[in-house]
Amino acid sequence: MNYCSAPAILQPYLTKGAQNLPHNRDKNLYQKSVKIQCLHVQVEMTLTEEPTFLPSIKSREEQKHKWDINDNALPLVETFDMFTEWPAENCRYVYNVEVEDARRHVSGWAMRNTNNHNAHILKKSCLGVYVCSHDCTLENGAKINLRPAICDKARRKQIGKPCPNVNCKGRLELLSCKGHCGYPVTHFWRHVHGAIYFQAKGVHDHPQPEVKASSLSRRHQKMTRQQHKVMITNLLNERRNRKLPSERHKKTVPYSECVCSCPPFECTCKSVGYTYNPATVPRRPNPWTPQIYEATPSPWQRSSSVGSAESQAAFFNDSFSNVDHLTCSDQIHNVGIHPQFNNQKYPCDSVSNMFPKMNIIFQQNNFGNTPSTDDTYRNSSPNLRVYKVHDCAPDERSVYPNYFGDEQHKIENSMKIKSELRDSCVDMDTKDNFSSILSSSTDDFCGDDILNGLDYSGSYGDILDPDLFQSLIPRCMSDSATYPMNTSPQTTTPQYAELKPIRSRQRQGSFTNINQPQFKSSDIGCKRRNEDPSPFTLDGIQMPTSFYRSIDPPKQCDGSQMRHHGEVCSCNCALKQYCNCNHSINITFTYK
DNA sequence: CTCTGCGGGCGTA
DNA sequence: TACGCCCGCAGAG
Ligand SMILES: [Zn+2]
Ligand SMILES: [Zn+2]
Repeated sequence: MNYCSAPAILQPYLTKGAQNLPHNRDKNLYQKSVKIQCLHVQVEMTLTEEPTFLPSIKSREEQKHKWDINDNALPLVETFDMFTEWPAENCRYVYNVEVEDARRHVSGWAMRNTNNHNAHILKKSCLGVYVCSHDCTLENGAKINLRPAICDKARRKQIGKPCPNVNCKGRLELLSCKGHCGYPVTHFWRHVHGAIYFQAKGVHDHPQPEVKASSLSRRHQKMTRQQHKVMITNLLNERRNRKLPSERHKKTVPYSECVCSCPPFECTCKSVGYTYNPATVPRRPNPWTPQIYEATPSPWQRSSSVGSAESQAAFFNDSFSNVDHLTCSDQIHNVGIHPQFNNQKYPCDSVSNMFPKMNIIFQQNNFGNTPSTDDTYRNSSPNLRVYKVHDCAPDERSVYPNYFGDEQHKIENSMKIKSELRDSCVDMDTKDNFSSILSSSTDDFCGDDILNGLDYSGSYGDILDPDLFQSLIPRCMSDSATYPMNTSPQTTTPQYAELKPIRSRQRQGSFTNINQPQFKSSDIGCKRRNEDPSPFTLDGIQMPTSFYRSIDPPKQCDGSQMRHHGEVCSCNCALKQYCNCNHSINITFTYK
């Protein structure tokens, strides 16, 4: 292998040599070698069934979020995650309580409250999206993807209303979410020891609904002000911990210590898992603590539920440290990799525009990222397709067999293929990995002209370039106008003249049985919704509505290997794609 | 009127 | 027992 031909970003790893890999045992695990053409670099990769590591890449990712939302004790995190408005995969995040969107349990997806009989864990399930029964296309090429009202009564009013496209005589149909083993994707929020733990289960199998108007208005006002605080705090911790590396260690707070007597999600005390003690917390002046709240309260703003900004800053400084560059990759992951719908502008484009070199890497490598066409899949080596990886928050407690070894999932059904490929996350993991590399050598692609444009770049002279890069991501997100183009951002709830009568109560989704084939649960053998699970779009842009309803459900899985409902099905079945099972293929570099 | 969260209750596996 | 989901209620905006 010609190291010299590798991009600069890979040089630190390629020239490092296999002998210097942190995990020597991986070097002996040669089962299958696959050549992957990445730019002009051929990287020998080894696929194994055993846990392996990418040097300094995967290990860092795996250190994040091994918890489950139901765990009795949730670990303290070193750094908070940037708020993710569109959590698309099974994922876990830990947000700062001062991130308003996190406090409000905001999601781009239309999530409604669901009673899980656990007052300490807020559970929400996805309502799907309203689409046109005629699958019409607006003049601008966009599809109808209206946001379901959260209120049941309001949502009922939406059903059957005429398509908002004046040229269409279709009606609105609720495309229900079945991305979690046939059930709606669920989000869990838990406020524990001064942080907000978020976990998503399932993968949405429908287009993104249009964003709430309130979100739009707030977004431009806020410009991720609060996330900047998280970032800055992390940067400060990074700076501090270069001087005090010995202070860092992870803590675990027992669940019993995390629960206060305050109402769930309305905590007004400061004793939730962490009590600010000025005697033990070295406080330093923090000139960069930004103003958290807007001068003019927006209708969405509520009083801060946990502590003051001051105590939070102290909490950060004491408990969190060491900027995790993976946060950067996470953002890339969230911004530009997940298939988008609705002809939405790819946030990735913004990132690419700002970082052309990164764009090249993302779009020209053959790792399958940003899957675009069926041909991409068909023409790729089968081995390439084996790169099934875990979701963005790997659960190490699960077993991940080789899903794509199943002959039944080959090309006969293009939509299945799409789903497989999309689910395979080949691109995501690989891109994450490369993102990590990128974030470690941002100077290779982040030119001075960009950095100089940052108004605070001069204020953080000792901040690493990756940090600066990370700081750009929220801007990309904010500037990229990810809103759907199909409807006006000023209105979200469609206004219609006539209402459809409220249907009688139905089991398992009152509004989801429109012309959909029914399957007995026993046919599938897994505890899943007896409706047609919809596959994912591959290119993530224009997926006709009918596609979401045309695929037979998997019938190989008995679901017996799923620990929890729809969580991880470890058998070798087609149900994985609906359970979003974690299929881990270990990838190690081979040096020749 | 809608959003949001809470919680009782029921059915299913 | 866990889960999904319906429903009504209440507070807030
Ligand atoms: Zn229409
Ligand atoms: Zn969904």
